[in-house]
Amino acid sequence: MYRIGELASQCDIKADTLRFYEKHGLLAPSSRSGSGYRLYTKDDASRLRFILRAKAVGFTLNEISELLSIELDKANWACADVKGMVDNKLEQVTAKIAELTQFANSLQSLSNACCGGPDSAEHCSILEALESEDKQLSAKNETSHKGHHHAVK
Amino acid sequence: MYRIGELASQCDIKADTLRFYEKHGLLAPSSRSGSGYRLYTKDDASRLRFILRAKAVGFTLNEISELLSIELDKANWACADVKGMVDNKLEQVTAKIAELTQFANSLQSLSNACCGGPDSAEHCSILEALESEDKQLSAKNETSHKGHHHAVK
DNA sequence: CTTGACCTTAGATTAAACTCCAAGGTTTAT
DNA sequence: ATAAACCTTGGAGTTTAATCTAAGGTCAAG
Repeated sequence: MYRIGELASQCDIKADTLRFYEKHGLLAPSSRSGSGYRLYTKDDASRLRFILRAKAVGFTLNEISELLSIELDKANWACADVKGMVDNKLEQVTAKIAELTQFANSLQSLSNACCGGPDSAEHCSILEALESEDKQLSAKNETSHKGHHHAVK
Repeated sequence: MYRIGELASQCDIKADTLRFYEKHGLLAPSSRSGSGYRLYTKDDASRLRFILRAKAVGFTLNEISELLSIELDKANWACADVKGMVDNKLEQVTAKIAELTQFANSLQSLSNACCGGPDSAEHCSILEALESEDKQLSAKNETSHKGHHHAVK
């Protein structure tokens, strides 16, 4: 059993943040001490680490509680529903990985374009590296237009 | 040359957002029309797409302008500095990809743990899937503790 | 038996990133 | 030449995710 401050410092967040997460239904301590102190179990800590990982990776707290509600509520869901929601999130994550990889490529060509020596960077064609990377992308996107299409009036 | 609304709808954002980015030094139009309308070039659009990709991937606008300032200012930097900053960002991106991959693994084991049938999800051991994934992680983190260590007083 | 580090609550404040509004100027199409 | 659909500015309002404040209760050590 951890008290709020212990769990917080363990996970490098503030106690306030844990109270905030509790208020917003993301993580409640499994129990309270006689005097009302929050007591968190190892499972609670586990759940918190899941939340923090999800957050680090760009999910909003709302998206995270959606994900977690699946688990809280699982008796009231059909297996197929649960699998559907999870697979849906998984798709988002996969898309995010693809975007990140693309981004890493941009940065890599930026780095490669730069000699790394002591001279002025004026002649490092960084912008060109970015642009060429971007051109590859838009060329790809012209043929297969992903995402929700918006009206162009 | 695009006007603000054109560029905005092209990139699925609001004109307001472009004005906001301009105010915060991320992207200014290359020119203005006689009557003061913002006029964006293809390079501006390129830069915008870079910003949006960076944002999608979890960088803050501050981090993004740091990255972009490298390019704006390149005559005043040594090649080595530029390469250093870019490689630093590249490390962050790589770390983010690792986290995302871990997260995708969590979700995948969640999905695998679920039969996907029409019955109640009560017996899908989703929490257990998350926990076991998390235990693997914390086991790994105990030996090699990455990140800034905080005082535990 | 008090000091200091913890904890409780409710509510105010902050920061980032938009998002909207009002009042007016510009373009284009009919 | 006038309506619709753009654009301009400055400034106010919103949302998300904390973070801080005030006023007080708890607990282990000396």
